[in-house]
Order: sequence, then structure tokens, then C-alpha cells
Amino acid sequence: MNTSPAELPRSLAGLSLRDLEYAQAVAELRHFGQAAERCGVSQPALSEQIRKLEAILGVTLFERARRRVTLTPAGTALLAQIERVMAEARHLLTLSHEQPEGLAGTVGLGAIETLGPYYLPALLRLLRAVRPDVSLRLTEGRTARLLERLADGTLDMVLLAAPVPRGRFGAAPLFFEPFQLAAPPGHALAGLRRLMLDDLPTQDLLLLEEGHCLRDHALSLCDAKPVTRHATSLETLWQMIAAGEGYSLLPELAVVARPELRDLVVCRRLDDTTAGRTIVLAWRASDPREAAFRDLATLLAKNRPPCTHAPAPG
Amino acid sequence: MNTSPAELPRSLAGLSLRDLEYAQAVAELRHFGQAAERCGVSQPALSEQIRKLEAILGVTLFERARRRVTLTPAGTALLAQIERVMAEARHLLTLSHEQPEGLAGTVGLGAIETLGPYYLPALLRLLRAVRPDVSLRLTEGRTARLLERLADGTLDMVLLAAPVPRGRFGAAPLFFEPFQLAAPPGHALAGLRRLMLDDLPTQDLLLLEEGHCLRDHALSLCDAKPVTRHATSLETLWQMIAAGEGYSLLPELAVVARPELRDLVVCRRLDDTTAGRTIVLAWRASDPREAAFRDLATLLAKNRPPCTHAPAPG
DNA sequence: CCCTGCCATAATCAAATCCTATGCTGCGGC
DNA sequence: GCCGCAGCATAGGATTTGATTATGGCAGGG
Repeated sequence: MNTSPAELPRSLAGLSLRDLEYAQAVAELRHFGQAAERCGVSQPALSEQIRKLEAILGVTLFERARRRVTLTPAGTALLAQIERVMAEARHLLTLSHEQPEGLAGTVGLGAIETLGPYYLPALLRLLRAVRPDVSLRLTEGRTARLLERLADGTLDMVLLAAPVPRGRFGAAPLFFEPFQLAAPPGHALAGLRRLMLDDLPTQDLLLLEEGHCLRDHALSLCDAKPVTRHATSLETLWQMIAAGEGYSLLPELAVVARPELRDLVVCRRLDDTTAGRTIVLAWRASDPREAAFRDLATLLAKNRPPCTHAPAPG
Repeated sequence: MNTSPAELPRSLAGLSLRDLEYAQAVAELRHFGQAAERCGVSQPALSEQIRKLEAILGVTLFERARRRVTLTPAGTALLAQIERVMAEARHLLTLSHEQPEGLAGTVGLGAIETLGPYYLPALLRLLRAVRPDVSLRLTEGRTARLLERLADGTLDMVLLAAPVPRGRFGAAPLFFEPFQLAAPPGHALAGLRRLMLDDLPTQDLLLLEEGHCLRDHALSLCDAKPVTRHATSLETLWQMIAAGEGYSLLPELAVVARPELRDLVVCRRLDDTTAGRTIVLAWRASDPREAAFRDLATLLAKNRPPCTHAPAPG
């Protein structure tokens, strides 16, 4: 048996907007038949719904004389309120149609620390040009924390290095950012004609601390044993390299952003085209704005930074 | 085939207050299952209605993550409007329960001219004592016009002499008002021990003009040929009688209201108890306030003027 | 790695709603 | 004064809506 729907004192007791619409039509036209026609239903259907509405309200709204339908005093009072309900309901529909399809208002964007300072300025410039109505709330952090913030709704989009865990998140590639070798001036590698990953020394690899995806990427590419001291940021890493403590692989956007350091650190692109990382835009898989995110990703991919490549397919 | 309800652009497009209630519950509890429980439906039913609502609005209101339900930006905006719709709808129910059951506000009351001036003061006094919140809009007129005004809604109640045409109108008797013979001083009838209808002369019967029910009543009782001149009001009739132009039958309330005329006109109650008229309260048969009208009629009957009788049954 | 929580989906079923046809009752015309 | 018309109510049957239970799938915690 069901949970006896008839007895539960539902807060709205079966009140229906359609019935209110019927009542409005009758009140305006003072004619059940014409009201039914306007509402696109048969006259008996409308009569029955009006009757049901009156039963719900406990008030007779209309006085049915043979030739004339009139509003009762109570009906006059209630129809005024019905008008308000309908106006609010219609406004709801209006508002819903005015809702922007894609991004709007303030959107939370996060970026990994090894990318944000070098890429976000260009991204902001582009977004301001194409969508000046959208404002961003920016956050930097490491991959794990960014994904947490993304999952809990604090952020809506994050810029990461691929791969992004599947399932809870959606992602689209933006560009492939090559890594450059960064070494102290006069380093032996600076003179090689071709510079391959295999050429990298197995010692003196300087890395960021745990949690930076750049650390993992470099480590997996170099097949080297990192030094035990680690840098807490790219800026620190620059200085450690300049101090001659070792070499590292740096993302190209970070390199080109600091031309003034060329005297202190020698940077050189590797000839291995695979040495680098794919930057992706990620979002919650459950976020209904997926289409907008993909559009934004496409836009960003088309306007990728000059030194980067198109991302590898897949 | 029906009139394809799916294609007609109904102004509210199937929007339902119940769905809005479901959406409110989900927005508040952030949990489909708990929201379903609060709404007294199963979780799939609620999910489906939310889905339907989102389709109608063209907006995804909620972001369904496995562990967390959150409002989308558009959902946040629309839920505020949904709150307004629901508030107005709830207010409608509140108002409907506050509607007075019976008479309230201003009620249009009509009375025939041969009764109103003599009875309405007492009626107003009584109504003010028992229902001070009800105010009356008073009209006097002849029976035909009063019934027109009653039918078209200008009036809500009328005081008439029975009978009232059945069908469109409802009516309840208030009291039986005897007629008194009104004759010039020294008239032969003044000396009779018993005064019966048969004793009335067949000549010199003075009457009101056409349209007054009192004229018809007197004429049907007297079996006399009225004089060709007629009075336009009871006051005129008094004066014609005082001038010795003839006699008439006057309703007792009009007689007792004018004690100062006793020197000019001799008034005497007939011994025929049937000589008189039954005053009734009438209303539109279609007026849903019938119970209130009957209650008022009962009240008036219990407080009938001292000189009148209880109405004849039937 | 299984177990639990939670929303979505599927299949079925009850009920609300609508339609057509018909009844009833004043009103106006011939 | 009888009759047809207008107009809301009623009846019965069909369709759509919305509800139920059962099940699936996926993420998170022990």
C-alpha cells in the first residue's frame, strides 16, 4: 500500500499553477467556455479543475449563474493573490530564459604554481577581451589541493598538467609545453649539437619539493637520482641552478618569462619533442557547464602561447 | 488525437508548484534522498520531477556529484525566485483560510419602498449589534427593479413581499406584516366591532402606482375598483387619505412609524389574519453565501418587529 | 578490495486529467 | 406559450502524469 497521499497534509495541498491559470481566465472572461478555449482545454476539464481549486482553497471563487459568471467577494480577494503567484511564476520562467548558457558571473579558476604566474596573465587578457562579463577568482596550488578545491566546489576550473584523473573530472588539452634544460653557465651540456634526454647526467638533478607535478614529470623523464635538497618554488629553483648546485628541467613558459636570468642560467630546449607536459583545463564532471568549459578550452588552445605546441592527440 | 498538449506554448509550460517544492527541499537539504523523504515521495519520483523542472526551465539547477549535491550558479539565482513563487502560493492558501465563511465586507441590500423606511432602521441596528464588521449598501426600489439588481449582482440581498420567483432566487420568510385599514376620520368603517375584508367598500380604494407590490396585494384582497388617480409613494397616499379622497390598506410598519398622523387618518387592524404580506429575504440562488443569508433571515425572524407575526409556514 | 551511500535508470502501476457525449435550466424568439 | 439556444454540470472512457519497487553504477572509507 502507498503512503496514503490523500491524507498527508502536504504544505501546498495539491495546489497547481495550471488551476490558478484557469481561474484567472475565468475571472477575466467571466465565461467558462471561453476560458477553456483560451486555456486550450475542454470546458468540462476546466470546470472540474476550478471545482478542485475551490475545494483546495475552501472558498467558492465564482458564482455560476446561467447567463453570467461573477466573482464572489472572497474570489475577488483571492484572485488578486492568484495574480501575484502567477506573476512570480511567470517571472521565474523569464529569469530561467535569461540565464546565460555558459560561463557567467564569477568563476573560480585554479592553476598549478609552475604554470600560473607565467600563463595566467595571457589567459586573463584573452578572457577579458572575449568575455568581459566573466570575472575570475584565481587560486594557485599544487595538483592535489586544486583537485580537492575543484571537487568541493570552491573552484570551477583548474589548469593542470595532464593527466587528470578520470571519472570525477572532465578535461580538455590546451597546449603542449616543452621542458627546457636549465643549467649553470658553462655547463657541459650547453655545447652539444643535439640534446636528448639520454644526455642528461644522472647526478645533480634539482627538483621542487613533493607535490609539484613538475617534480614528478622531470623525475620520470630524466632517469636520474635527484639531490636531497629540494626547492619550494620555481624561483628558488632558478637560484639553486644559478648557484651551480645542479641542473633541472623547467617549463618553457617559466623560462621565456625570465629573460633577465639568461646570464645566470643557461636554458636550452631539448630535441626530444616528448620532453614536456600537456597543459589541460579541468572541471568537475558533474558541472553542467561542460560545453562552456570545452569552448573555453578550444579558445585557449587556439590562442596558446607562441613557444608551445598543439597538444598531442589523445 | 488530442490537441497535442506538448506543442502548445502554454504560458506556464507545465510548471508545477509541487516541482518547485521538491527543488526547494533539495536546495535546502542538498540531498535527493532526504528531500524525497521530507516531501513524502520516493527518491526516484523526486529525481524525475527535478529533471522535468530543469527541462522546463532550460537550466540545470543542481550539480549532482556522488557525495555532494550543490546548486549551480543559475540554480542559486532561480531558487531565490522559486522561493518567491512558493511564498506567494503559501500566502494564497493562508488568505483562503482567512476568508470569512459568511457575510463580510460590504453587502448590497435592497428593500421595497413600502418597507424600507420603516424596517431598515431596526435591521441596521440589529446588524450593527451582531455583525459590526459587515457594512450595507442600501437601495430602495420596486420589486421588479430590485430583482434585476439582485440578478446582475448589484445587490446581494433584497427585502420583498412574498412570493419570490423560484429558480434564480432563494428566499426565507422573516415575518408576516398585517395590513391596516387607513381611512379619513369619521369614516363609517371606524365604528364596526369586527372589521373583515368583506366589509371594505368597493369604491374609493386608493392605491400606489403600478409596480408597487403593495398595490397588487391590496387590490387582490379588496375586490374593489381603485380610483384612477394613484399615489407615487406611501407619503402621498397618507395625504390623499387624510384629504378624504378614499381609503387604503397600509402595511402595519408604515402605520406604527407615523403616530403623529392619527389625528388625520384613522388606522385600524383588520380582523382577517390573512390580510397582510409576508416579508422575505431573497438572494441569488447561485450565491454561495446561502447559508449566511439563511442565518441572517433566522436572526431577523427572531427579532421581528413587535407588531408583526411569525410568518405562515410554507 | 570489498562494502556502503547515493543518485540514475527500468519496468510497472495507480491516479490525475482530459475528452466526447449528454443532461439540465433559463432566456429569448416566433 | 412553446421551442431552440446558450452555458455550466455530469458521466464514462481514454491518455498522460507521476508514483512505486527493484536494480545499476560509481565514488569513498575501512
